[in-house]
Amino acid sequence: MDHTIPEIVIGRLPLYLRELSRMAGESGKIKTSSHELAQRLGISPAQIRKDLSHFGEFGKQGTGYHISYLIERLTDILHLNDEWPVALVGAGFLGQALASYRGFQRRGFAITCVFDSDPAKVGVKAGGLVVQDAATMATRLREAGIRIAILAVPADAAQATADALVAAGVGAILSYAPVSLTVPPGVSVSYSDPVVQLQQMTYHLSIENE
Amino acid sequence: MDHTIPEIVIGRLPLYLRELSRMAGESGKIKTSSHELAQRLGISPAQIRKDLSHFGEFGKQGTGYHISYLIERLTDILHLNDEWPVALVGAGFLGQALASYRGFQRRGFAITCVFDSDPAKVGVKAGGLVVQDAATMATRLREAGIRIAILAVPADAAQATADALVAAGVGAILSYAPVSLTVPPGVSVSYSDPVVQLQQMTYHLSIENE
DNA sequence: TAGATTGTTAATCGATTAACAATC
DNA sequence: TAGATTGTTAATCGATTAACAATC
Repeated sequence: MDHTIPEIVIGRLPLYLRELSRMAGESGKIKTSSHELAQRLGISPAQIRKDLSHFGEFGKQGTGYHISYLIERLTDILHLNDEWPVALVGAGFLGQALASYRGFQRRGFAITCVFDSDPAKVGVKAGGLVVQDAATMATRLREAGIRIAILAVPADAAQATADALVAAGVGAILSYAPVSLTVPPGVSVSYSDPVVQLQQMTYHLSIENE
Repeated sequence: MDHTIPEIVIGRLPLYLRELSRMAGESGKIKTSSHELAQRLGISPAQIRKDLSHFGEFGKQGTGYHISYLIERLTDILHLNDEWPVALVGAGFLGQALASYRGFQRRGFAITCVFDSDPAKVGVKAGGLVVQDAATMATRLREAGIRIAILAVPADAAQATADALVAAGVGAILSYAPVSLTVPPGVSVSYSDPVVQLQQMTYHLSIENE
């Protein structure tokens, strides 16, 4: 029921949760099936059942899954019962956009502090928070017990910032910097680089079709 | 030398390209090896050699790879020789940040038009461009021959916008909307949802350790 | 030459899918 | 009951890695 679940399976659970939450918002919708969920996500029903089977039995033969119950279980599995405080490092255009994003709260996260090393940015507002000096970061993170950080700093500053975050007790980093980071075992890193994603898609765009 | 390369391989090529470009910027650095590149990316050397072998032979036994030559070849393979014009749909906080991002140009892309359906946003500036009415989108995209779009609209508008983009000839969509999109075969979609990434990482954050 | 590193093959490892008994 | 759908097993499929001959 646990024994090192494949990471690729863990990666799909948030997608299941997201789609189930969407279903829960559709009036009169109480139950679903692996088939329906799979169809909406563009994957196979067998994969959904297999993925869930790593964690227990959440459905009923003949009737499928109770949406709100499955949401509860996924929320448990992913440790989303309480809101996670998140530190945002970097208050440039992207940092500002992330600080202003209304979508975190509803899904288990809240940016509670923003840092930048640029004196021109320290003291300005970002999504209702005052940008703090990155030099005070370690202290603040320790005080607040923050375990998750979003990295929105320039590529050249990313590794040093990641090192500082890890040293301050952060165990999960979502990085928007276009560089590969090195972190100690036990620390999770997830990347978002729009150009990498676009470049993968251009492979499929022949120069002259359409 | 071609025969449907696995998508997971295609997805790593932009990472190789990114790291190689980084190496190229390090003074005196001319050559590299699968071992060095792998180390910097945190993957195995064998995987890099295997991935590249799908496309040809780009290295030399005993000496490795010439960095600038490998960059050229990857640039060819990914169709990044010419700059791709990109449409951005949605001029909210995130859209503004993307429109202002300086990192596209250098890596093969340029946002050349921005659309929004909100009359309050039409006419304002986004990264040096004037936001245009989304109602005119299809015409503009056809005129400009745009094949790539970035979706930064609310979840509820995402599918309809994607449909409109595809109808206008777009073949690659990078979506920041937190929903799964349905597109016809031959159209590529790539997703970016920070919450999904954070939720995957919280699985590994036990509630009470550290 | 000796050392290094490629490209490739075969072996291993892991993930997905098909199928079906169980059962609601 | 008949129909539907689960959870699970076994089979298939695909990706990664180890190993090494070739060769710079």
